Amino acid sequence: MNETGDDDVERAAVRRPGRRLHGAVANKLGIAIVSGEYAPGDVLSGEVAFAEELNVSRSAYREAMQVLTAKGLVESRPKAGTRVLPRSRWNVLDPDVLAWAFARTPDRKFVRDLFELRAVVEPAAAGMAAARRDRLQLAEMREALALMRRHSLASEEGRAADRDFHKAILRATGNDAVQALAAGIGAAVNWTTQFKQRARELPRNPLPDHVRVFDAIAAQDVEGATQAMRTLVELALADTQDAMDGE
Amino acid sequence: MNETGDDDVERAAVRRPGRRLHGAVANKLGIAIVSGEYAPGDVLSGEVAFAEELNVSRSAYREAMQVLTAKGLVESRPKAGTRVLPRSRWNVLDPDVLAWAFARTPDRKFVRDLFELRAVVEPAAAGMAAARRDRLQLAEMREALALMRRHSLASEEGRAADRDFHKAILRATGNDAVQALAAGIGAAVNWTTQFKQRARELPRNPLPDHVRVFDAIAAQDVEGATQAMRTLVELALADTQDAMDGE
DNA sequence: CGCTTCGATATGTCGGAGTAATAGGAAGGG
DNA sequence: CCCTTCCTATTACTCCGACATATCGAAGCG
Repeated sequence: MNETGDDDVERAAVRRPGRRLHGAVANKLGIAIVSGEYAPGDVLSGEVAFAEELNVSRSAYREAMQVLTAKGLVESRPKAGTRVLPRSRWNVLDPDVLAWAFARTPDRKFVRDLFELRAVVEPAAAGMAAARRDRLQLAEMREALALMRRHSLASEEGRAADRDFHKAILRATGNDAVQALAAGIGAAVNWTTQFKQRARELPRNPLPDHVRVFDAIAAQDVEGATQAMRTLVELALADTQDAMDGE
Repeated sequence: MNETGDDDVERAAVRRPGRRLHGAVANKLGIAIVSGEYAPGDVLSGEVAFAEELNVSRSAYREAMQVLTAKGLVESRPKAGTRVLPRSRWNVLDPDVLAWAFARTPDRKFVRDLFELRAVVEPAAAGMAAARRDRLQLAEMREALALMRRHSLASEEGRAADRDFHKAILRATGNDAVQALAAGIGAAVNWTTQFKQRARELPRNPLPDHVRVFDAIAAQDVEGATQAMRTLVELALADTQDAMDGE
């Protein structure tokens, strides 16, 4: 099989220890598709050819394609080959698809879209959380807030704490459908600070906004939590908008 | 391989002409998992055993599992086997998962959750649509409305028109993230009329509500569209709530 | 000129062999 | 008695080569 020793090198680049091979292929192709390397309507090379090109067996390649098909990125038919579907068919809220979208520099239009969704969902979610949260969920939010205070938003720990805070609020809604948006909102939250960080050094401390949301949820103040979250998201949107336009 | 002729019968039940075999297996197992036949934490039989039980090859079985894995329903690891993940890991907004959830009588809590999300998203979406819709999208809404008027909501055509109306509004937002919620909202919309139909015969004609939403969007009245959609969803929620409680 | 038939081609399905990773227990040390 | 380390058996993962099936395009017929 091995014509040269280079095969092993190429293979090591694709496969990381612990990761499944088909998963690695799915990641690679998923990122390539989402980032526009293959345009919607494009037909991929045949199974045998493409699998050979990637130095994987046809089985591994096919399993990777099933993953992409399951997420609405591609569609395969006998004789016709495998073609990339239009964006409207993609499950853009799927956690993996989101990860692929943000693996390289994401599309600005899509970041805006995600923010708009966030602006719609999160205030309402904060209101639900204020009404239904239990002690444990409140403690999770407090813990995340403490971590945000300790680490800067410049560090990965700080951003993780920020995401955890928002995720804890979504959990506290007790609504499975809303919680399914956690990945999408988390991506938006993360990218906000990423953008702001890039533009200037902490243009405004976002912590007070978070504290106001937390206090309202702790006090079971539905309207207050909704309002506090609304202003938080609006300010974040404004900052991100500036940072994106400024670049 | 065939011990008895019954194998072919069982196989015909699983595989329908035109459908891929692994897709059929994914559907079957997906429905079984989502409807609670396998509880979270349960370990599925081994590859060889389960594939044999379903009368499919390991390849087809494995490709089906990749689909379920991609949608967050299961997780496979060597030695540990394949186990069903907790509900919180499921991509409940994935179109296929939603279809599986509604294939049998869906969980009432989940229907409520979906409605709550709908109540949050759709009014805002109607507002965006009012601001951004173009002539073509408006025509789609008008067409769907006409079909709703012609066919009763008791017929499948009528319900399809209802779904199309709401889908057209989501499309008119021009927001990809919002449009990704179309499957979830469509399922909620469909199940509403389904429930209402079951309870009594058309307790209230929902058409005027839809017309008010359409008129506001046509007039580019953002606030009016938001309000009209809010009342539409609230009334639908009340009706569905009654129907679910009454059963 | 339009419809039907037929063949080439790529995906879909199959079964088996061999590899790699890990859970879970056994053995050893604290 | 509990904790840590190692080992092994089990299981999923990967690869291979063959065959089945569906689809598109072209040739042939009406």
